[in-house]
Amino acid sequence: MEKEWRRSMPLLSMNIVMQLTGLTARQIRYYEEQELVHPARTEGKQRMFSLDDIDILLEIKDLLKTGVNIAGIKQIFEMKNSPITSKEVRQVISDRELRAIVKEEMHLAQRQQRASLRQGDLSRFFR
DNA sequence: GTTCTAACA
DNA sequence: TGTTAGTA
Repeated sequence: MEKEWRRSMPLLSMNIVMQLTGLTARQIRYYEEQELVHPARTEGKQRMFSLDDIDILLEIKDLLKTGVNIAGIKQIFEMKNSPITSKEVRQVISDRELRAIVKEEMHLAQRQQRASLRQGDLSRFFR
């Protein structure tokens, strides 16, 4: 569209992002290391985040709160832009619904007392 | 003074 | 994940 480039425009400093997300600098850098976010860099190597990065970081924070670990979050993000589910499924499953599915999956796994999202296993979604 | 990388009581 | 060290 026309607002696309605005959302991907890198102009937020580490300091701002920390306050906006409530995450520590350590966490934000770690998530970048895990390739969950990809902030741009200034000539002085300083990170410059975009609005899209903020959304992702908030999403990460929310999922962590739910009990999903980094491995699980990675898989969730992967299926969000998976070449297979991108066309049909992605349009039908909203972020809110996805979270509901994850939540339900956790409850189910908890009841069955077996490996779950807590271990980052989202294989059930790909069958 | 702040952010960055790398490393570890 | 916290925190510290040495830089830029």
